[in-house]
Amino acid sequence: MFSQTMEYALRAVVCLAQNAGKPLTTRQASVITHVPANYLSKVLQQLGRAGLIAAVRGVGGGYTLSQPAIEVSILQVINAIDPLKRIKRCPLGVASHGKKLCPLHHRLDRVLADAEKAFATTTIAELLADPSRSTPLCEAGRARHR
Amino acid sequence: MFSQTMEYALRAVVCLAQNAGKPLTTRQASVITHVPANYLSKVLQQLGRAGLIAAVRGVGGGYTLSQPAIEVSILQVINAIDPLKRIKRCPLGVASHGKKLCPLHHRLDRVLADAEKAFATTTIAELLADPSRSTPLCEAGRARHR
DNA sequence: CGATATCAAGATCAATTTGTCCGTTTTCGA
DNA sequence: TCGAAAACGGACAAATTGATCTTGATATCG
Repeated sequence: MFSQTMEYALRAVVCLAQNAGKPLTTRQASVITHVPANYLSKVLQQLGRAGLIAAVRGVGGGYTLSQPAIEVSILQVINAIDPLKRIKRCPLGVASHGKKLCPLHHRLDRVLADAEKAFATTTIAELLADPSRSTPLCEAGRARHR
Repeated sequence: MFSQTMEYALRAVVCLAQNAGKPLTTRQASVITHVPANYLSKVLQQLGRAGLIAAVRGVGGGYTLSQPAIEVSILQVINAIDPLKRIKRCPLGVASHGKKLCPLHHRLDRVLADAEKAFATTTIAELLADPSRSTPLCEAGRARHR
């Protein structure tokens, strides 16, 4: 239902949010998120072009979130990669309906609308802070202390 | 978010439900649903193997729903084609979490769960009966009287 | 400056999805 | 019994997505 690339993008953003401050290398992020490094590179580039993350080149470089995690919603990440496209008009050519979707597509779109809303109202910061669960990205235990 | 094939399958099932009683030819269904005939043929075969529709071969044959429309949910159609797969465990290899998903995947799965529920509780019959909208499959006006 | 680390971008490849074609089988009706 | 109408099935083509590789551009540090 959700694309692989989108799953990767979300992992990457969460991963960057966890390490706010210091930039993370593509390779480092790859290890943490279990995403193939070369492909992750492409995903990060997409996120960069969308303005969600910023790249720093050269030694000591890497990627960082370009906004604080509390200002980034899951939906923004999704839309940067693989925009959730609502059903705005009848998918069959017969555009004799104006705005009104037929019952089938109306219901499909309502599911999309609900998903969109859920994603729009969840920030990356919330994921990190959720006390009822363990750390995102499914690492071994709780957050590692250093 | 939903696959093309699934969209086609739903159109096809709705279309068969509208013509309950007489079997519909692949070609007839193709015209009504605006789905490429040859591809629709494959989709109908899948639905047939899943037991949702029944085929009658030979002259005067075609496809019919194998159950009354009120007993068929959207979810059944979806699952016959492209099963909505919930996130049951951490998609990263690190299976150190038992049941508990990390916050990210927990939220993704909740969206899936909501969608699943919405689909499970909507029957094809409901789509045909919805009084607030026009006929499914977006034909010109209201239901054609004959 | 020069060596190294890092992102950027293009080409390429593999897998999946979508779509087409065509021959075979089944069934009906004349 | 024959021919047409229909589903069935396999093979193939095209498009999209997922993934890899190579090369170039750019920044940092000594």
